[in-house]
Amino acid sequence: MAEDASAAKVLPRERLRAPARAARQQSLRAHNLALVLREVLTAPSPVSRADVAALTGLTRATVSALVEQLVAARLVRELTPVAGQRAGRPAVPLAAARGTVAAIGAEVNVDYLGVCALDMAGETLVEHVVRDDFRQSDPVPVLDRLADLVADVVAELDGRGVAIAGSALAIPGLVDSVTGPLRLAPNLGWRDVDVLAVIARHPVLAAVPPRLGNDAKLAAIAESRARRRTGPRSFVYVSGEVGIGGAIVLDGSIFRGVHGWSGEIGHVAIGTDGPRDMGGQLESYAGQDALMDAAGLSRSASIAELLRGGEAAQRALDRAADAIGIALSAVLNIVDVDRVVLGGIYADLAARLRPGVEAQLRDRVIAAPWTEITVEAAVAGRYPAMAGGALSVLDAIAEDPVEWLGAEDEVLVAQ
Amino acid sequence: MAEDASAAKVLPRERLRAPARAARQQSLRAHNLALVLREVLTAPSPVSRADVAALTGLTRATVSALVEQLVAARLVRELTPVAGQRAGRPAVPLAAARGTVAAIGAEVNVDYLGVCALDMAGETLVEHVVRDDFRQSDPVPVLDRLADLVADVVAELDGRGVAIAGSALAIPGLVDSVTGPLRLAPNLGWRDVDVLAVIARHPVLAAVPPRLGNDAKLAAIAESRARRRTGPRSFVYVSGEVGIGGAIVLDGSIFRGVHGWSGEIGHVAIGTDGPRDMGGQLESYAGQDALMDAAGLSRSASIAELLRGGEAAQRALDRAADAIGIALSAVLNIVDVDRVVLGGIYADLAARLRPGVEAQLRDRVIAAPWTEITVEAAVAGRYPAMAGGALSVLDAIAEDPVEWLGAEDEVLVAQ
DNA sequence: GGGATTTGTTGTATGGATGAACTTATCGAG
DNA sequence: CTCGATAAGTTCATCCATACAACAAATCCC
Repeated sequence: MAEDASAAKVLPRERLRAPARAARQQSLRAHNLALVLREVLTAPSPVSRADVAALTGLTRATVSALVEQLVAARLVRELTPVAGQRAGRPAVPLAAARGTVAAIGAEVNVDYLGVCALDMAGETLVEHVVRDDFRQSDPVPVLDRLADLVADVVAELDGRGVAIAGSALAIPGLVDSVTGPLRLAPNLGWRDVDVLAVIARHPVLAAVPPRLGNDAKLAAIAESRARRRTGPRSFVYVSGEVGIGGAIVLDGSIFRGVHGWSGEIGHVAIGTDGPRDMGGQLESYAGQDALMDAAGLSRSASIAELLRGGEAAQRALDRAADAIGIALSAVLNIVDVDRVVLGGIYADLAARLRPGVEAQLRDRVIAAPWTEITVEAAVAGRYPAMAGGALSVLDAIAEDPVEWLGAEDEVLVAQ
Repeated sequence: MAEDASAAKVLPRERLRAPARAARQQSLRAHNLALVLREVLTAPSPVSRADVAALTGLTRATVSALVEQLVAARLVRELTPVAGQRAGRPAVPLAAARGTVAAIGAEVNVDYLGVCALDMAGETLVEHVVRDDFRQSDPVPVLDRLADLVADVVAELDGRGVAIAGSALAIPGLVDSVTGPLRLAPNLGWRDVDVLAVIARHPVLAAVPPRLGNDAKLAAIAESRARRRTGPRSFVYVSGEVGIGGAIVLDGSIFRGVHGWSGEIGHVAIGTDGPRDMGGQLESYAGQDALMDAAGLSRSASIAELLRGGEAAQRALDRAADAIGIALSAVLNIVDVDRVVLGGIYADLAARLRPGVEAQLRDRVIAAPWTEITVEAAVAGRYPAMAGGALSVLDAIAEDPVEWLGAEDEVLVAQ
């Protein structure tokens, strides 16, 4: 057997769980292991075993035993104990491991293809982006190009001895989270594409089958992580691109809905006056192309050009702000959140759009008098969907580290 | 100490749980106890211990131990074993206990006050309803009348030896599930009323402090239970009354949102053309009063009169169906469910409204081509909000029977 | 240098689930 | 009517993960 300790390892596919699940003793362990791991990962600064014990209510003895497993699994690392300012034995700080286990996030967007890899600490290990125009494209060659990019990243991680926890692929459209295939990505011109089947033709990727995800939802995961320490963890994320996507984040996790098609805010009706087929929806007022058209600019014009545009541009921006506010008022009335995060091109337009959006929300949200509604620009990085995809894989490990431990053990036994 | 074994017993108020909770061995027990109880309660017909073991994956030994506790707590009862058609020792059928433990559901509505009591089996033990007009009423005397009704029900249950698990109060308005007070009930004319404080003045009720709830959400709980066996457990519930309420049910449980103000579908914007303050929202097209006004009928006219009304009535109904469909299309696009249940007056109008609603949904819901969207009339009883309130209390016991066991033990020890 | 203090570890005890053996109660064949 | 087969429910020894308590290690401060 080859001594290839750096071979890519993959989490077993989500096993379908029985309708009712008995809790056995090992469920306890799984729960507490996840608890300790989350505590270490989300702590604002390195924590000791004793800290974790105090935070969770577990005993130090138990925490020690659990931490040992997490360190062995290379999910957590021990830093060198630094003699503190207090009396007593100095604590051993624990933190997320770096460069040991990583997840791959990939993205097909209208303007670019991209792949990145993030480790447990959330650090970007690799990032490749290729710009091109994929409007009305043929899925197969596009996915082939993406697969090549992913293969490069896999090779690089393997070379560095990084275990691959899994991968995710963000697509700007409706992804069926139950049965798998991509249903509709209007701006790519894709419809009913079995993305996984196309990708599986590449041997390297068959070993790392990605979980598909909607780009806005994955971007919202990245945004949620970026805001992890700054206040409330529930918000609506609006992603302005050519299309308008959205996601609802509740207490840090994405609300998916029955099929995984929630948050389609771009298709919320704004006016009943306009033509119904394509007009009348938010996207026809505030989508990137619609906005440029209404401003009398080229569709390839920049946000900066739009902002300093003339009267038509300003009128288009005002109309867009109103439309976004009206659509968001429906969201806020229906799902009861009070924070809005503007992402995509809206992040750069946030200062310009905010007053109009807020006015509509104050006017139309029934709960407005009793809660402060905030509208902010996104703070996650440049490619939030890619990063969010990788983070979603890492989150899955944090949710159920036992599964990952099992997967690693299998590999170790086989060697 | 008095020998009053039938004294009303109340669950301790929801204790605020620590941000991170360690799982100890007794968490295992709590989980499995709840699991077994749910299995017994939701089974379509009585099940044996062996059945439960097979369904849950627990051993028969464990199930026996857990069932013993549930029987002792009077949550589950053993039926007489009936010699089956198979070989082997006949099974002891287990079912929800009847008439032993009950929850009280109360309701203040525009047209009536009501109180009911339901036992673990979901059977109605008592139901009192008083009809009156409470539009623009003074909260204190209304709540006093309600308190008297509740006191009657408590006395009756005590007399029958029924333990009271708790109570819920449904109100047609925004109830703050975090801090407590009623924020706004527009059609009652109530605003920022500390309902619990008013109720606590009545000694009998201070012992059974109700959990407040929005009427549509609680009605949706009753609807969800009524549909427990018929297919998918996720839907949007729309409650048409003078105001229009709504609730989102996901896999059998209510989606509450950040404050508990989700589902306010009545305030979703339909058209941007109309005046913005009160017009333009669903309620101004399809609320009961709006509907009667538009039909040229008296506001106290019946649904039957509306249905057989003339051209104006038919036009009003068509407009209402369109408006409901447009508002629901926003809900379906945002939260991704595919079933709509029409409750309140819409249940009686469902046959008339359905085509218009469905047409709008087919047109406006982006996911429509890939999932069948259904619109149905509600099937829960006449006072779903009251019943749903009681059910929500019973559900809480089913979620965490240990808490109820603890509460009962305290009473038993004290005696 | 010694006491105080805090961290992490090493036992032993405990609660809850498992699994196998056992008892109880029925059906069906001879 | 008796006996074997079959299934339900119970009893008991075992296992496992955590709690609890005692202990060792490493620092601060007087």
